Amino acid sequence: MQFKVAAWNVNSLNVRLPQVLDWLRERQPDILALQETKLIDADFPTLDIANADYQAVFSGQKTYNGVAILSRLPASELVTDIPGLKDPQRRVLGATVGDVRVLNVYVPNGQAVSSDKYTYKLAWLDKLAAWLETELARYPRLIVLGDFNIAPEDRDVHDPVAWTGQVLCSVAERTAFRRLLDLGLQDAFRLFPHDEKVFSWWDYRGAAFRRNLGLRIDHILITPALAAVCKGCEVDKAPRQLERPSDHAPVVAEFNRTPEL
DNA sequence: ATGGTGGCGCGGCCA
Repeated sequence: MQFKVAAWNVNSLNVRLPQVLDWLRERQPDILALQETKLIDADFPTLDIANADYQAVFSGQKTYNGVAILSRLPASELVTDIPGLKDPQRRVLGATVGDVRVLNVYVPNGQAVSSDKYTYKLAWLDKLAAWLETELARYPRLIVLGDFNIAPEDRDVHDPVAWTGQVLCSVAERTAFRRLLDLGLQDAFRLFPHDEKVFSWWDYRGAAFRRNLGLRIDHILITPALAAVCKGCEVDKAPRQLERPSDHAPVVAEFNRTPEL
């Protein structure tokens, strides 16, 4: 018996709902964390999700951002803000599902190095790290997943030379990402061998997906207790090949189910 | 090529 957890930036749940419902039916994840739902909570398609046999919790806003957690089991202990961070942008959702703690994050994009948004991104990551420290102390089975908008290493970039120092790849962003790992998390994807040039995001422009000009910026970070039972972590490129796709593909991690304590 | 594509929503922002 295994359980399966996934993260997918859908770039508008309104547009992508049919793809999400198809994907739930085909892949049967136990937990799916969505980013960029771009929906106010009153418009969340709770009924469609329920008809697919999933529960949904969400924190959304009009036009931008928005996160949700779809799960087989009910979610409790919801948190919709990083403690101490006053932010109208709906970018985090914490929930307890079964015997795991889930933190769904949509890290700010940062736009360009030295922009105001880049400064906001680094400050946001700083607050996230402080929050993770307290969550890690509380929950030995913690999953932090979502769109981190950071390619952690050169091997996560299709053209590392061209991207050197650019937003999503800058030293300060990579240092911030490394700091999250150093708190006691592991990148599930890197627990396993993979082909070269596996990415999770491809620009809509310039036929980037067809040419595999992408970045790996969507991640599933897990505590040692979960790493010990993690059986695999992959990017599912199939939804990116559909008509009218998100610019991101889902990242999926599978775990052996351990006896509940 | 200071571009390109897509979502939101109808001009311009954001990614």
